[in-house]
Amino acid sequence: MTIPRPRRPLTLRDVSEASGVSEMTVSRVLRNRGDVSAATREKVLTAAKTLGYVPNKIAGGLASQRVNLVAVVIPSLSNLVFPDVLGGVSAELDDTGLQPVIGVTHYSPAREEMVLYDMLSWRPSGVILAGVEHSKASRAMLANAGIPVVEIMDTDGEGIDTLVGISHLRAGREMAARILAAGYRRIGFVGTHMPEDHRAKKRLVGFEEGLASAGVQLEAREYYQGGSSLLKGRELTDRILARAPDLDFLYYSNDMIGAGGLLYCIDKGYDIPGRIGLAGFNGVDLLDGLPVRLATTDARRVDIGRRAARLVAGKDMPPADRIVALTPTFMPGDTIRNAGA
Amino acid sequence: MTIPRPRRPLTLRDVSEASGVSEMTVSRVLRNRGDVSAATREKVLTAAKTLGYVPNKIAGGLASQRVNLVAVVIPSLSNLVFPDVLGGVSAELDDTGLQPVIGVTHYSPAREEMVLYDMLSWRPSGVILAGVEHSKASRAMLANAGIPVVEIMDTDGEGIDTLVGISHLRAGREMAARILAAGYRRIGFVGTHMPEDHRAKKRLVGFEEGLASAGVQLEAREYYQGGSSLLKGRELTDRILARAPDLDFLYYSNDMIGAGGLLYCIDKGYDIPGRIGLAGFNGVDLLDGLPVRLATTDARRVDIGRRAARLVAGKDMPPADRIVALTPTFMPGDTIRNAGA
DNA sequence: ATGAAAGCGCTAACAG
DNA sequence: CTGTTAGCGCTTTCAT
Repeated sequence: MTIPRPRRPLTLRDVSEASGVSEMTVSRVLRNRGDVSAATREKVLTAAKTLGYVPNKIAGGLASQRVNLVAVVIPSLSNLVFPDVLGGVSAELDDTGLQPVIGVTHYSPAREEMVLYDMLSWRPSGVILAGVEHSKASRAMLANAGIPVVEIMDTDGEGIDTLVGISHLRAGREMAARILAAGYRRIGFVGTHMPEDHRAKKRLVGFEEGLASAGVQLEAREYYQGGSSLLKGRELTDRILARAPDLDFLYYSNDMIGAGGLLYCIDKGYDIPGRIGLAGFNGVDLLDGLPVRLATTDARRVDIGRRAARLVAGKDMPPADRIVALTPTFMPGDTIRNAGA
Repeated sequence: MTIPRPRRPLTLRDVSEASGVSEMTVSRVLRNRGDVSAATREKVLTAAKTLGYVPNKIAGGLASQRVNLVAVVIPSLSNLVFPDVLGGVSAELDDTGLQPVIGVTHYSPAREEMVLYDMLSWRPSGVILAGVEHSKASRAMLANAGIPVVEIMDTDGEGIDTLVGISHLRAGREMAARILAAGYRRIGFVGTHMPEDHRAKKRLVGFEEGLASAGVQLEAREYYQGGSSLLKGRELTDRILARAPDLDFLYYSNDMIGAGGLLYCIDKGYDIPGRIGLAGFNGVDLLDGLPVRLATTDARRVDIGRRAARLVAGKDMPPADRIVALTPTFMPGDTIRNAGA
């Protein structure tokens, strides 16, 4: 015995007819809104399930002027960093009825603008997006959207609405201090070529400030383009050490290339952290399994995701200054001399 | 001179009034549909931009009964594997006007059901979802949705509509053949505890079949729960070798734990691939930077994403048998004896 | 506790 | 090339 099923998507009306209850009441049951007698509730639920009815949120959203979507706009998914942020976001959104929708910009402001336009056209309940640098058009769109906008990862800059993140200037500065305290003086930097990686740039600026305050200057830099990988970390390390063999420290703009550099130095038989010290940035899981623990800074990714989500969901109120500044945490590892001390 | 802006979201009507053009024509301009004179087009575009109008896709979708969304449902984002698949999907969707929307199930059928229900309620143009094992309710929803459904990653099983993937049975079988051909006989397996990781289970089944056909049996297995990491790879390797010290080969259910195992064996000073051989699965980038190249099988992740997207977008027609079976490709690496030969 | 009517903002379909 | 008229499938609001 099969239920005759039209090839047209089912509507509330179909459930209404199948159950002998008005569309309105069916709607109430399906949304758990208002009082409905147990009996009719039962009838409706059965009918809906038997038919295989799936509500139409397009129509619902239009009628109610509310959409349970949160736009989450990030530069990349292959970065290891952003899946962690998303984890924090989902975890915190899970019990709110809100659903994250992910957009990826590939670090391009033009793409960011397109992605935002597209997402805002779905009238989401809030926006979480990475970074504080956005095109004028993007800023205008967001400011006019009339919904909570949380910019994440970075607190160095002007926010549109609320900021949740860490100061990358500070992270760079503090790493410089640690390295200097450990006695390193001939220091190199390996990082992305930075037209659009603003946070990496800020770390470098902070890092150089930190060095400068002790009268130290970077001896060498090595930049790369495209995604990060262990292999690139190796190649870049090979290159920078070929150019400047007497470096005694390498600061990497992220853990992935840092790990590659670490493996390279181990292969070469360098004494770490004696002959050369190393540090990365982010605090990713990957570092746990390497032969030597790379020093790094925990960028508080999951917390950032959580706090941002809480703000968008209305679980937290934004602070008066509209900035939630988390503390980037130094993780000593074994690649900086007496860093534990 | 500022434009007075209402605190209410702008509508087509606002643009219509500002430009002195009918709503309908405004709509045409904004969607590049139908013929509109250059002059009016210009007027409309200017008005829309000045006001900062963002179309309402909720209303548009309801009116047109078409939504440019493709639901992409995957088990996890932190798996390294799925971002690659998504890359293939986006790349191929980019010029179609279709937009992927990502849902994550955490390997739970119940969550998958919820995610699907939620996504289908947005009436997407198509669905791409990982795996062929789904709850009865999920299958019913998908079958009734009246849209293309592409199940990806795996071709061993019954599809709802179209399948794009590789045979994990075959991947396991072929790896067994390679290992046996290289002369290994005392073989162990390290993998996820598999209530829901069906593909890993199929690889294991295929692997054991392959071994059995040469009269060889697995000597030891070591299972783990939760996400994969280098550290877990190390721990599991330590454990399995403690239990079965005379193993001469370890087959890992993925590259991440395989890489952890590899680093462990290097640390211990084992002769690889002489004393012990190793192999993983997936063919992730990460392997490129390790001290020794881990043998693995390329799971064709990006291709799978691309082909699935092409089907959903209507760029490709589904084959008569509704199965697009890609070839899992053995990548020799340096962790199997004379594997290159 | 349930129902009827109106309309959310847009686009299909048809005029002109 | 441009405008008019009806809805799309729900939920809001107001009755009962």
